[in-house]
Amino acid sequence: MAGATKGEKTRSAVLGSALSLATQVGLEGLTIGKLADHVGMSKSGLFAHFSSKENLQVAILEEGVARFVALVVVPALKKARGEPRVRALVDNWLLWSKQEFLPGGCIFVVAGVDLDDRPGPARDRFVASQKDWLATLANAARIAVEEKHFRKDLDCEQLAHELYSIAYGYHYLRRIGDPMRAEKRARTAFERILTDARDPRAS
Amino acid sequence: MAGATKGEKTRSAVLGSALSLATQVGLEGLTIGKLADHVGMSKSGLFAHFSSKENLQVAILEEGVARFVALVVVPALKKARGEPRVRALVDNWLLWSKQEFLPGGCIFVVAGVDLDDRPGPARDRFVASQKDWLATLANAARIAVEEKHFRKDLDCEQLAHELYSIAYGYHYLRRIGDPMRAEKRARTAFERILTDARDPRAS
DNA sequence: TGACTTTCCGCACGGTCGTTCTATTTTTGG
DNA sequence: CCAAAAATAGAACGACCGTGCGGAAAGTCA
Repeated sequence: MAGATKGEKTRSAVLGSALSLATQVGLEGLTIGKLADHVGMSKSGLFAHFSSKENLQVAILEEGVARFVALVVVPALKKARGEPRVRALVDNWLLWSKQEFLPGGCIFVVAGVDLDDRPGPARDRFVASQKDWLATLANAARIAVEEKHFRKDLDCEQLAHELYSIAYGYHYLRRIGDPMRAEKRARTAFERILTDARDPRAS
Repeated sequence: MAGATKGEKTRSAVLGSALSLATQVGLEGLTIGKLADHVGMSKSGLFAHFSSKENLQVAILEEGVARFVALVVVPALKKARGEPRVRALVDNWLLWSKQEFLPGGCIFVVAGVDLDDRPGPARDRFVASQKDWLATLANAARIAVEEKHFRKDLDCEQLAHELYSIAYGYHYLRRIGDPMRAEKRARTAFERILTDARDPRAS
């Protein structure tokens, strides 16, 4: 942040607000006028930083990825290889959706829906980020197998898919019923998945 | 459909197109002009059927609920009480997202995101529908416990939440990677949940 | 400090949005 | 078949959209 030109600082601040706003109104529902009001700038002054709405959307996704990596992935990499690291990823993930700068919940859940049938760079960026994340999860599981924390015949990608589903379901269920209960149920589900990964079923 | 007045027939046809379109562009992204073009009507002629965009959104959700009940719930109720019925619900659910009239996938996944931070009748209708569906799932599980297909100490609401999450995750994962593989993984996950519901773990 | 560059604002554009009004056409029931 | 009712079309509205342009303001560096 130090040694940054004025424009870079502004752009970064704008992106922070844009990220928050986008979680509430969607990447498509986010308008440049509203965003400009929100940060106290003129529409055209803000626009100049991104040249097009599509670029703004991509930039928002990149901001989201950067924060996700910083808050979820990096701290987990400091944990011991194997199950502890997998658990850290999951725990940080649950924290992630509750960040104050994501008032509408996980940005990727939102992006996934309203970029779904809109091919283009923004959608490409989203898909890439999710593939990355799934790979990260699967890889952490693979390490846990190496470390003999998880059973040898574990399907690591299946595990990643199930964790992913529970987290995405959590995002929806939080808002349908009681958020606390939803989190508890998500944790229970995660626990069951990890238990199953540890030892094979007795059947 | 027989004995219906002209207006009712038109309204119903419009809702069919609206439902399809909404899965692709969202409930918020769906515009009356585009919808009118799509069904070959004038904007104002179509608008007269709903009086407001909000009413249109609610009507779309109701159309979605009606079709979901007809395609997923009703056929399952014809199956034997207990696990067969739970399985039918799950199987029909996976079929649901692939219906040709839902080109953008499950309407409720879409609605959940873009009604999220928009209080009002449409959001209320959505939340109610999802609570209903969760209750239906939990209830089917409860019957399976009665029938001794599932273990006595099963947390039926936890089961409903997990099935729900897997299905919602499936919606996202379908579009990120290979849809066939995603479906296979969803089925595997469902299977594991049902297996766990049947007998307690050996641990 | 002064020249130069970057950043930002005001304004305007063509277009589309949801909505309303007034006609006109079509359907309906006696 | 005719009148009442319902359904649809057309034009217009104010608001807001994304985007471009020209100049004012602020920042940067010698």
